[in-house]
Amino acid sequence: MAKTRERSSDTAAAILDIAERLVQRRGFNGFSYADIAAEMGMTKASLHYHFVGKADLGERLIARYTDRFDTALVDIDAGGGSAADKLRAYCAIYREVLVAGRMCLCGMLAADYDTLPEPMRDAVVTFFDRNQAWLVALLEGGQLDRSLTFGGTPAAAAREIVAALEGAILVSRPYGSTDVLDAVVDRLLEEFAGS
Amino acid sequence: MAKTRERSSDTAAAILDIAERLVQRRGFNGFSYADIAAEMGMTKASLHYHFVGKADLGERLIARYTDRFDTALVDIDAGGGSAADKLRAYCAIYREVLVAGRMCLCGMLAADYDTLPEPMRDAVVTFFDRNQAWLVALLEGGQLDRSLTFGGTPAAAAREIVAALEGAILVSRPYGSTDVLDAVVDRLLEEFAGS
DNA sequence: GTCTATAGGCAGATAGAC
DNA sequence: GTCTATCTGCCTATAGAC
Repeated sequence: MAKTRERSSDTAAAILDIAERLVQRRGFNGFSYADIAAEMGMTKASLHYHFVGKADLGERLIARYTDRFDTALVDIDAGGGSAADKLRAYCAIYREVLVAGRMCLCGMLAADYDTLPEPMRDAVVTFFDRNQAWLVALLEGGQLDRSLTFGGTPAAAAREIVAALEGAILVSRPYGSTDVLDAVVDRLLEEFAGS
Repeated sequence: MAKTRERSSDTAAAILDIAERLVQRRGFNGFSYADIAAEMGMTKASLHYHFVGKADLGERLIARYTDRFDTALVDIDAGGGSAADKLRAYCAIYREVLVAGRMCLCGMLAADYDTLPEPMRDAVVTFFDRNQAWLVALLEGGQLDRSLTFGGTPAAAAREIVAALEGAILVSRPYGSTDVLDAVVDRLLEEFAGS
């Protein structure tokens, strides 16, 4: 398909897809190279050709996830609509993650934080920083177009939104339903968008 | 000290204390019998005298944690004050957990949920059910004494509170500060208690 | 109750053939 | 790129002496 040499092979991408799902469902300490190898139909040894070690795999996992999330946020911005509409779209991303039976990758890694190698820890923090930065800009925009109202600083409100959504997914999964997340999203939208 | 035969030895309690801290910091798949044995100054084999296996240890861990939590909630009720005061006291419990550098035990186990043996899963759900039941009663009391106001059902509001607090702890830990939790608690109290 | 000794398995990782 | 073979270490768990 590509006539130039591939940058990061399809195989590596397929491995990341599997690892991503495993981490989001089982945590970073809840899966092994053997699990990935079995799903890929290759040996554990072959995985080391694509990723030096589990820590390396973890880093690249977070980097890709953060990039994709950033892209999704850019898409929301490009989609137009009010700041309130964009907040709704933001919440919908979390709902999709839950419906897929997963935690947010970095929400899960936040739980595993104490056991992660340093580079992965830094990457997790970067994810949340970017998330919050986007939300702060959104909230400031919402004050301008009068579609969002809230007390306190945009930064504090952004933290609240992330914490509420991450917590909603966390608590929802044992119940196997979206009830908790849906209730939390309704309340967030009511609080910020008045709807 | 006890003239009758002890029911669950001091040793077992000490093991549970260590295991509890390890699970709250590292997750159920992030520690081993070897970690506990090292801290206890005994061998791994000796641990099996007190707890048949790791799954058994996990069950009794959750059972004790749930009992203690229930006791704390009963103490809050016994302390008197308005429903708003009790909500403040409830939030303070989560803050203490975070200050200790820990996740809520069952919040952490909710992340590990997919990897847990069935009895542990059931116990985690029971914890959240009891938590929510207490909050529902609190919220209904708050409507009566007019110290708490909220839209929607008490059940939905209770879910929101638990999700917000669990998520706040989850997101706070990578930052090593209580800023996120404090912001979330302020907003919760503002929303429900109007202060 | 706690120990030593050990089983049996799985973890992440490496060397080197193809 | 993927394999076979292997390493070392850690995991949970058990048997049986003290």
